[in-house]
Amino acid sequence: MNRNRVTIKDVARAAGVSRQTVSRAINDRGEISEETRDRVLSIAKEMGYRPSSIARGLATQRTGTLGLVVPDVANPFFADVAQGAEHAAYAEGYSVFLCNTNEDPQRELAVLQSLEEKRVDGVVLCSSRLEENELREALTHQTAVVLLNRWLGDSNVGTVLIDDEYGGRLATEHLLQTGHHMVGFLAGPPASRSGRRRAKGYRAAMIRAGSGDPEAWILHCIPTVEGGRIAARQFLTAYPQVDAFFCYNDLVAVGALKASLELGRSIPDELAIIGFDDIPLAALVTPALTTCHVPRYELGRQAMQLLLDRIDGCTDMCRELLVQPELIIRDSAL
Amino acid sequence: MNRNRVTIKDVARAAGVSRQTVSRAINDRGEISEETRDRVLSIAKEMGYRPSSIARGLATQRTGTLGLVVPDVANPFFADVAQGAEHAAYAEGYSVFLCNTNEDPQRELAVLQSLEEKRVDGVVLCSSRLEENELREALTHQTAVVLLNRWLGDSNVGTVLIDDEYGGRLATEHLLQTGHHMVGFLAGPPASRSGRRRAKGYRAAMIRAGSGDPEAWILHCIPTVEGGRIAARQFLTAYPQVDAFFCYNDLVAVGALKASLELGRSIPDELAIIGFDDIPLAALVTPALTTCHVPRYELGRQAMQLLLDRIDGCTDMCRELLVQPELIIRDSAL
DNA sequence: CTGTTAGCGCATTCAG
DNA sequence: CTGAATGCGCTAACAG
Repeated sequence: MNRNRVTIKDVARAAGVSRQTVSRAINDRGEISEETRDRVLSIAKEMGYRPSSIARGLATQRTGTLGLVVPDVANPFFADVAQGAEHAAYAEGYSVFLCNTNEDPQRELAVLQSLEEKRVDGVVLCSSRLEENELREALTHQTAVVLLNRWLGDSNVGTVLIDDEYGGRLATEHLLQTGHHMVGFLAGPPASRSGRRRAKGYRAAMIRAGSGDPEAWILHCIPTVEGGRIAARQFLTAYPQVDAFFCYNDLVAVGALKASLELGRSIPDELAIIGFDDIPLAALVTPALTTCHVPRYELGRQAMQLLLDRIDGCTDMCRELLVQPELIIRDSAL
Repeated sequence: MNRNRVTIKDVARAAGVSRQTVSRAINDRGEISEETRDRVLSIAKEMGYRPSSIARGLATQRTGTLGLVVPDVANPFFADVAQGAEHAAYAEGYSVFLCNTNEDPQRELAVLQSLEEKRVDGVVLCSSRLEENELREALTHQTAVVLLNRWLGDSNVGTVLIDDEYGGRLATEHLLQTGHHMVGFLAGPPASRSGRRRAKGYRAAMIRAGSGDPEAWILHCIPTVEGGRIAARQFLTAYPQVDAFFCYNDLVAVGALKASLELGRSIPDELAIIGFDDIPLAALVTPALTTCHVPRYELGRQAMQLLLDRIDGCTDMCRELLVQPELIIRDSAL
């Protein structure tokens, strides 16, 4: 392998035309007779000619490449996001650089700079760990940017967010409407923005249903199975009359499930439980978890689509997108 | 954002030196006084200069980019592989284009061609679906290639394979050594190369242990939970005396688990089961699955490392790598 | 419709 | 140690 690359010049010589004519043939933009185009094309094919996109990029100032920055592709959440983003990009003829940050802000900065040097036409940045002004600074030189799961004030960037508030409302209302009255919220870490947004939806639903003061029924916890177990146990002891839990995420919900069963509550009859995310585990536990499904592939697809729209000039209208979770009813809440 | 890019020329002018001197400063290759270098560098930084890797690529004929072709990033197997590959590449200063083929050979061809046009310095190709000669043809123009999970005769490509035969032997021997005599092999699809290699290891272990003719105890099946369930049920009916199953993969093993429990066999006491792959589900079922762990991250890392070695010229020695599975003992076989 | 001229931004000669 | 000329492979703008 690795013979000398055949260039546009070689093709031009072989076809007895100018380089420009070859260029016109491969880019197929009128301005050329059908006849010569076909002839040039067939010769090019025969010679195994592969137009160099880097030379083209240098000449046109557009590379046809995009950056996708995620904390960790091995995390199923971002793997699905990446999948959606990649599909959307590929459909428009773009290729994407996949970059892991490993949650490291320094590396995120490095990756962003490398993407700049590669002259990508745009970047989708997932869950940035950078501080507000650092992030703003890092993005100023970027051509086009869409932020996923992160909000940045005024900056002229696109944004795609999960509609956590809607999800919180959806789950809570469902519990309320299926005959539950005292719905506790196992809220995850206080620092979590999405947790706070979910709490907002929870509150709205509770107040609207007139179910008393919801504040007392919000209990923060570590967002793991064990954290959920501990919190639920605590909650059930403090308020034995609780008849439903809305949980920060599926891990917490599985923990709550465990605790409830340990304390002899039957699910979903005596106690209903709803999670958030719809991770694979949710369908596998017994009873299977009712949860708010977050459409991850869709999230990636929409973010990339938004980026492409913005690259194509529509930077004003297309600014912000909210992707809505969907309630998946399984066995832990009917 | 998106002001006019500052070029090497701008920096040169601002620093009152030639472009060449700037080039020497940023590439830091002796030939320049420490003083001017530092001065140029600081000016460059101040101006927010980002050397264009595409211009550099055009000049040097090396792009510092690599291709990673996988069927599907959302599949946890390839997500882990991608993670390993990306880390290895990043550690050497390379960036990687992530390409999904969706198991579609046509798209695989398209992706490979696009990578050529991008002048990547090399490609790691996972689980190619292309036919032998098509694949060979598609790779002839590629600069450097490592095949993962696919073998291609003479072609001058690197190869990383899972040592399936070793895994088959490992699992079978473990069953034999822990007091089981009649080990059935739920073999997956006859067309699977890895299945055939695992069967080879199984046979070797069985014959060496003098456990009768193993051929009759190899039963092919669809590689799903349901496929495993059906096959195991069939096997248990035909040979009630079977006391262990080695399974093509974890899905089949979970199916076998189900069937065995349905037929009233206690696991692992009356019947031991070993799977292959160590997918996340394996640890979650009850009883938890004993299985051959395939080091996916490591697979990706090694493949990328091999590619980098080959790019750096070592195309003779570094040719082929076998990555070994590891037995993870959980509850379905002790 | 086709060819010519002139860069894109950088690195690689070679002189000084 | 520094600078000037040249080319990487392609496209844009203009002529013909």
